[in-house]
Amino acid sequence: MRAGERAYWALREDIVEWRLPPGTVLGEVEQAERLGVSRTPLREALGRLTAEGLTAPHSGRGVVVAAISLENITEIFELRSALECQAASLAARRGDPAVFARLQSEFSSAAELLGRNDPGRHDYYELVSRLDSSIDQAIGNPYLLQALKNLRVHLVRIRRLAKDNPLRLLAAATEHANIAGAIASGDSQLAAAATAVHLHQSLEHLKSTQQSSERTAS
Amino acid sequence: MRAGERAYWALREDIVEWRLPPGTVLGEVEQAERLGVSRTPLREALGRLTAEGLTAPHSGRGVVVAAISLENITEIFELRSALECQAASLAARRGDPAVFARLQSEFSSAAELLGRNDPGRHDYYELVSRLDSSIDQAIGNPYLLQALKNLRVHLVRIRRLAKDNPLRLLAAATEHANIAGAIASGDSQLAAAATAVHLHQSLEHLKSTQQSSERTAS
DNA sequence: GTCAAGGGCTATGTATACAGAAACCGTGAA
DNA sequence: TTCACGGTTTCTGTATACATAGCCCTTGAC
Repeated sequence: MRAGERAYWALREDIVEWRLPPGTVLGEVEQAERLGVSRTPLREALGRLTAEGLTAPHSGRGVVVAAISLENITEIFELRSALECQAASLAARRGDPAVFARLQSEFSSAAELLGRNDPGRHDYYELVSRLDSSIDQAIGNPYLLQALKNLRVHLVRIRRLAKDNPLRLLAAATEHANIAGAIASGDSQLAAAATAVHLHQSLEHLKSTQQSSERTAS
Repeated sequence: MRAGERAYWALREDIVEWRLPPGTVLGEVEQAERLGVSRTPLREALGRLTAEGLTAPHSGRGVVVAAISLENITEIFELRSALECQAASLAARRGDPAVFARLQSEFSSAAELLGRNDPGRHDYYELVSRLDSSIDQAIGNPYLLQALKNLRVHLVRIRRLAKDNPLRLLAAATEHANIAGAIASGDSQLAAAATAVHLHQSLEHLKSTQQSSERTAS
């Protein structure tokens, strides 16, 4: 792989996994040495990260890891619902019903999946990401797709802050099944509505965990 | 200004203004010499342009100016309506009513503006861009704002393909007045609806001019 | 003791040199 | 005539050297 590519993915991982917490100053020489590349490809990597909003210029000199916290959730979800409702709506019109009918049934039996002894919920999250990919394929709109990809970086970053509890995951599975079902039936309005419901519930859950962790901290 | 910055804006202008038509291969050495910078800042510029979708990697070697045509309009508008309806909706909730009430009245008297002898419709487009800016300020959501900015690059690029006729501009002014009015009244649903109407009409008009130019070409 | 000014230092921005890879062209054979 | 193979050439990717600009620390004066 190209050095610039390696540096980009390494830094991106480090930021998303919170090994480089928000506010960390990323010196070019320092990071270049750490990642074993020269400054040129490292600068390319920093440029891409800054374009994505993972890093931000630091008062004229250098870049810092962009701040993000649960306080940004509401703003992120305002963008997210706009994009994902549209995506679901388009998928309902253009997607292959069979694909989404199958996903619906898989989500309907997700209780069994969540019952397994799987601390990382690996199987479940894999199913969610299959739904996302299927929608991506179905919409067939490179502009919308790019906007979704840009958004997801930030979603992954805050996901690590959210402690998901089993009850919420079970409810989310039902919501996902509804979304898949709506798309399978070709009902674009319903697909958008089901997505809006799911995102609303997710946001409410996230905000409640935020409040409880604030109470714990104080 | 920094050399990389200059190269970026110069190339961006050249692409948006169709001086570098889609498919043009951008050799690093060639462009660096043309713009009077060295390859390092030029590569930074190309990287940013590629991230924005104005250029695209060219089968492993070099980058080309990204293809775009009226055929992409529908896809772009699918993203645009998602973002701008949400933006209008949020602006209705958070914007300063006085600002948008004033814009509404300005749009209501835009017939006079369009009657002037102004081939470029400069005053009118300035008014439209003031509405955009006001919405941008009102939404106060950096994530949504960034997505809108990314989108607008492509809109500017296809605007040069669209021949706007006086009748359409007059109708559009009314639609803009409706949007501003809905935001001023704080009605988020109505603001989204008015935006949806405006975008639908704009797209229909664009598609009809596309068809007529195809007939002319054949 | 505090603030301001100046010098040094470090980090960034840019240019350039070098290595490696991919495309192109020419030549040869089928 | 066409296809394949090899050499050449040009372009990209990377490293590094150099210049410049901003920051920090020190020193001096008030």
